Amino acid sequence: MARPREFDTAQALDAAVQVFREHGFEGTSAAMLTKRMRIGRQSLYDTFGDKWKLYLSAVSRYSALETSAHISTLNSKENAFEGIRAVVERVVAEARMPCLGVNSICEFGVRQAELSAQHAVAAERLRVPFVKRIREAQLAGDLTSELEPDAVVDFLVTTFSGIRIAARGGADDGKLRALGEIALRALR
Amino acid sequence: MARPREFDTAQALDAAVQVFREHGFEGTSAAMLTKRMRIGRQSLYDTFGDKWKLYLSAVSRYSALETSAHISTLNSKENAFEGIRAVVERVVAEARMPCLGVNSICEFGVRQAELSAQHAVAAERLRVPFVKRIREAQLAGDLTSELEPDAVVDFLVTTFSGIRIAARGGADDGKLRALGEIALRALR
DNA sequence: CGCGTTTTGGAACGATCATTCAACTAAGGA
DNA sequence: TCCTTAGTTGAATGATCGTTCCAAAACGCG
Repeated sequence: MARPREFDTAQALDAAVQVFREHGFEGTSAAMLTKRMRIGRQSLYDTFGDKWKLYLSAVSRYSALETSAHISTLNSKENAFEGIRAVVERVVAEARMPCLGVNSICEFGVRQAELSAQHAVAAERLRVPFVKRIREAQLAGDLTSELEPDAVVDFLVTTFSGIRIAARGGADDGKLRALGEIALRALR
Repeated sequence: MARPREFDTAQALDAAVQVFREHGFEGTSAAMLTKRMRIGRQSLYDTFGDKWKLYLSAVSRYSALETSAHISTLNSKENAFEGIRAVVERVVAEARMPCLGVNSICEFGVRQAELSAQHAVAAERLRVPFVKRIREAQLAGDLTSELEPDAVVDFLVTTFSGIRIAARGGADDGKLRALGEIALRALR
């Protein structure tokens, strides 16, 4: 064999995620990427193809990690409603950092099919366990049974986007927390 | 005197608003602007300064129009709660078109002071009449009195952002309408 | 008509962009 | 030591970017 990789691909990708989160696709240059990823220009192209492919990889990785984090938070509590509340609180706590999912939707809408497909995958992966816990909470009487679980998921996800936008716009933590509270209130 | 303006400044600015709504600041080129605004390259720079100044003007105009539309919809009904519902329905109906406010916050966060200042102005202008009608609806018993009117406004605005993101991500009208419904439900 | 002004568009500027080529260095295994 | 692969780096590509200069054309008014 020959010389081994000196950088960790996953680690470099994580760094790329950070840059794209903060500056979006158009607002990010190759120079910004190589600097933060701590790899050479050529290594970037060799390893990730081009800027767009790297962006797709970054969104994919971000979505996967974020979805996993949501799900494990959701299931971290015995009580279903408390699990749901924990997810809301997590979103509030992390809202200071821009969300790559929200950003990419804002930037490209549904113009890029590959991007939309990734969002759809992540949304679906999140929906299943969420619906399960919502049913659970409804049976326990902690959530109203007047609403379809699917509609509740949609509403929660929408609220998350809203909270993230509010945070990006400079809202303070108290306000974000209050927003989460009112959202939960809607589902009682 | 001499040769008069051949284009309407306000009209040209409206066209710029459309382009920026769809493609954001970074994603918009001067060529795209002059084409849609139907003015010469030089006229753009003579009239609006440069691309960034034009963007600020566009955001300003958009915010002013959007805020006015919100307020007049809010006051278009005798009943306060119906006025609030009308605003929600308006947001749902127009959500297919990207919101320049949401987009600019997504793209720049709070990095550009002039931009943040404009958002703050629009938010404040919207808040006053909203709080008034929320109080009204609370007194009429159509809205819960458990929540501070200010918190209710924040929640509604946040929901609007969320709905707009959902729409930009491809959600269908039925889903958007349902989101609005649940949001109103939270305030009862 | 011609003066003053506006609008337009071609040409060009320098900057930056993403991307590639090529030469060079570095490291492990044979 | 040599080969192979990985990595870095400088130079260069061609494109596009925002922006300015300039000259020609268009128009209203005296």
